Amino acid sequence: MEEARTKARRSDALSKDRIVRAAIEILDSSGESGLTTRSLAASLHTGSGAIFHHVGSRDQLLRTAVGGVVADVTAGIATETTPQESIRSLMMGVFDAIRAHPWVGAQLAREPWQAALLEIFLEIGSRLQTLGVVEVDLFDTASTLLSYLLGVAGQHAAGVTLSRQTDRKAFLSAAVEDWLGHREALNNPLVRHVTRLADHDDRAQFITGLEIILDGITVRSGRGALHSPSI
Amino acid sequence: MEEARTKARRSDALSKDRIVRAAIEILDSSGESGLTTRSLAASLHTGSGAIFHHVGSRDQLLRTAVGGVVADVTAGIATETTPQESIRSLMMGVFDAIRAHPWVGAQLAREPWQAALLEIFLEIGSRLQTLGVVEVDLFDTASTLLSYLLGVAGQHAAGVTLSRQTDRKAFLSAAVEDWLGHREALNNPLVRHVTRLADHDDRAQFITGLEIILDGITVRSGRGALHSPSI
DNA sequence: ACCTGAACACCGTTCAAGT
DNA sequence: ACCTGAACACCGTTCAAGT
Repeated sequence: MEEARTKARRSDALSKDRIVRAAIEILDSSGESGLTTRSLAASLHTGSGAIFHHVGSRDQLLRTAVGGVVADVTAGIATETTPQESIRSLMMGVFDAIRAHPWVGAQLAREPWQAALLEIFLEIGSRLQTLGVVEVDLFDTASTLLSYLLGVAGQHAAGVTLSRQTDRKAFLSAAVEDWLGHREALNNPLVRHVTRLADHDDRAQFITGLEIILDGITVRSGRGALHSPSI
Repeated sequence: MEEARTKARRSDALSKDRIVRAAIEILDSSGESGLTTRSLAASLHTGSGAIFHHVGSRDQLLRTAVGGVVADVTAGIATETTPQESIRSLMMGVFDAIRAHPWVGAQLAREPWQAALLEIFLEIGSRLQTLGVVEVDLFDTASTLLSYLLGVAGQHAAGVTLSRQTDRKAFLSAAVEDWLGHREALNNPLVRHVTRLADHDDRAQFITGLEIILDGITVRSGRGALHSPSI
């Protein structure tokens, strides 16, 4: 008779890791509102209480899931390139992760003090240092990049939520028309571009903003006067 | 006998406006989670169902409240100054409104397509135009500023939520120590500044970031090459 | 030790019933 | 027309009870 020390290790044994993976699957397919204790328990073929036995709360589960996704980004940092390229790849990495998992963007915008984000903050900061930003300005400069990233993250998450509910283009057109109703803004050339909100290239737009900020950083650090007003 | 055409106009008559004002009061004092149908009904001395008779849904109520706060900002735009000053006062106006009402920041980060924000977007865009930004770049440039604003907004809202729950400084110190645990980062000068997260000057930091972006915009528009990479 | 699922304390929203 | 508040369909979380 075989020695029975396998201890009934069923292939579907519950674990924190398995719960997190199942949660990410639901989040990707159904969004954050789709992840409920009950839907998660059902997908794992278990009782709702079992989840709390492995993860403390729904919030902690969400944090763990976000941390995992962001950790994958920081793990793949190429350190051999220039500081600018490092910052670009770091920022783009998080951006692309958010595109793949929009709920990550919403969560990061909501809880920016997450350990994963702190790591990105510090990585960016060290690159800025070798870029020539003086030490006193490091904090505010890195914060600027991170704020921009989080702003875009939240907007992207919102955009996905929006398109999940209604037709995105129709919604935004209606919003613009509503706005035009109580304003004389046909002479505003921006209005003609606003509909681009519906079908523009998110990624290219993100890069443009990133380049603007990087330009601002280099011109200010070169000038050596980060705190004086521009112009 | 007096003619009875006053139609029993009690001073505490319910109206959409009165509901929104009461909601703002609760949001300011107790945060977004403090605003429930029941708490709002109680503060108005009415039944929970009465609110839905006037405002449709909780989300719509929140949107209306945010719209009102932001509208106050756009209403006070000084148009006689330089474009840069206009943009600064616009950005600072929203920032200060968010400081006064942190829940506005959370809501704007969550639903950035709100009519109020679209107005700010267009106002900024027209200022950028007179600043010399070419028409094709207007959209992405205005978006950059708005993304930054929304990122800061979300972070500020999160920070307030955080300090409501636990001691902010202790929490962040613990987060940094936790991070230091699995990293050799004592040679990172940024770490020494990270604790500034706890008690730094939000407003000055926001301004610094704003100036960085404005510098980036001017240098790029002057160079006339907004889409080429920097350096 | 791990899992179950009924029960609890909420939540937004609805709606028959009142005035 | 406006308001009431019980009722409904959820939600996250707990916990006695099972294995």
